[in-house]
Amino acid sequence: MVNGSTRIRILDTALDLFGTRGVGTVSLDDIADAVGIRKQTVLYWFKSRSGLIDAVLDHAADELLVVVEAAIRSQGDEPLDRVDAVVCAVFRPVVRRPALLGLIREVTRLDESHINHLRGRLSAVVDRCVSYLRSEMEKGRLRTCDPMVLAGLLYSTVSGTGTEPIVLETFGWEPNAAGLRQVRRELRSFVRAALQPN
Amino acid sequence: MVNGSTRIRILDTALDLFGTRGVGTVSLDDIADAVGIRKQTVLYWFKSRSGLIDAVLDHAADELLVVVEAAIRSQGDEPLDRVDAVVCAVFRPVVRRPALLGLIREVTRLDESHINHLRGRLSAVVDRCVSYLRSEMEKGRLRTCDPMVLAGLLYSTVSGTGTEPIVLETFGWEPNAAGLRQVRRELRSFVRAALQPN
DNA sequence: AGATTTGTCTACCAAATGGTAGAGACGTGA
DNA sequence: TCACGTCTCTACCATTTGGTAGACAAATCT
Repeated sequence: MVNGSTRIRILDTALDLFGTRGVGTVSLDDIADAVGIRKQTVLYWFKSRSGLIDAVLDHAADELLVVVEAAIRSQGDEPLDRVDAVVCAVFRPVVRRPALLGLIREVTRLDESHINHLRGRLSAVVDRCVSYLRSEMEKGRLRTCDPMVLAGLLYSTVSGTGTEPIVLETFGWEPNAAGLRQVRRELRSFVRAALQPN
Repeated sequence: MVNGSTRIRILDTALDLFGTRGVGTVSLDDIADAVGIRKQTVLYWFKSRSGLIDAVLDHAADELLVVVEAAIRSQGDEPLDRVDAVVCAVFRPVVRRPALLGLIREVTRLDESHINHLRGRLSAVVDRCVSYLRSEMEKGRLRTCDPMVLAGLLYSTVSGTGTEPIVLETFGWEPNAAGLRQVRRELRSFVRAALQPN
């Protein structure tokens, strides 16, 4: 592969389309049109639609992992601050690249093979998060509960908030920069309150 | 409409398929096959795919509204208990009819016309929830924050938890009856902690 | 009984889908 | 110069899609 730029443009475009419109409703033609090439060029770089999906999931996982890893390693001993940093980190793509979390959330709609593919890429961070939560609970610095389920709840809250602006609009919210900042602020104090040791 | 049973069987089946696999990836043939009829019979009862989608959204909204309205009217003056009742109510379909919340969540993937259709059906309850949260905050019986965004956060947490068992599995959770009870328990105390007045 | 309405079907159709085969343009190394 | 690998394209193809037209049977009405 000498010229990788086409490949990457396809990945980026597919990520955006898959993430915003749903994997199942985006055709190879849609992607090719958006990139400005023919469908056959897409099939040259990725041997099938299914292969493209896996590649896009990898692409998304890469992008997400970088952000999260950095936040996990952020300084500060207090667990509430640390969780806060991760929440902010995961929330950032909501503004900069809304499709990213949207794609991760698509996982429920994919078939087993793609699910496992993505799981393999994310399981390490996930395990790390869960055991971190557990250890802080044991030290009494977080509200005690099941750390596994808590991690899931946190994920649902953050990703749901980020991927469903349309729902927020139904609640009367205004979709602009100020609105997003407000949501992030509320999200952070919501999570903080939910984690406060009792 | 003399014979309504076919119509209703189509609606029920379509709700399940749309909710679990995503609206965009389910064809009229899929639905017809699942019901045990031909696609043309589906098109006899619903004049187009788009019409069927709206009807299914109505069907889902009906089912959800009944549950939520009942919970809202539940006795008990303490707002934390009241919110708790609604959370439980919304969580019930997660067990009994997983597709229901899955379909509501699909709203982000639909086009404007269907979104507005569903919004029209749900806006009344939504408004009621928001103003209830606001009034209880003013009385100092809930943590003070933006009630609109809070309602959105609660929705995201509950619906995300309910619709993404696959994600929970990634976190190490076991998908069985005991697991679901545990998730509900954690979800309730999570929400309770997040709402506690400070 | 005869006419009409109701409900499901078979037979199509045009468009879109994922995918194959292979032509041709382009640069690179021998 | 010539062979070769790289990259994008045109030309197809079989299947599936949402949708139309109308046949046919059963129930209902007059």
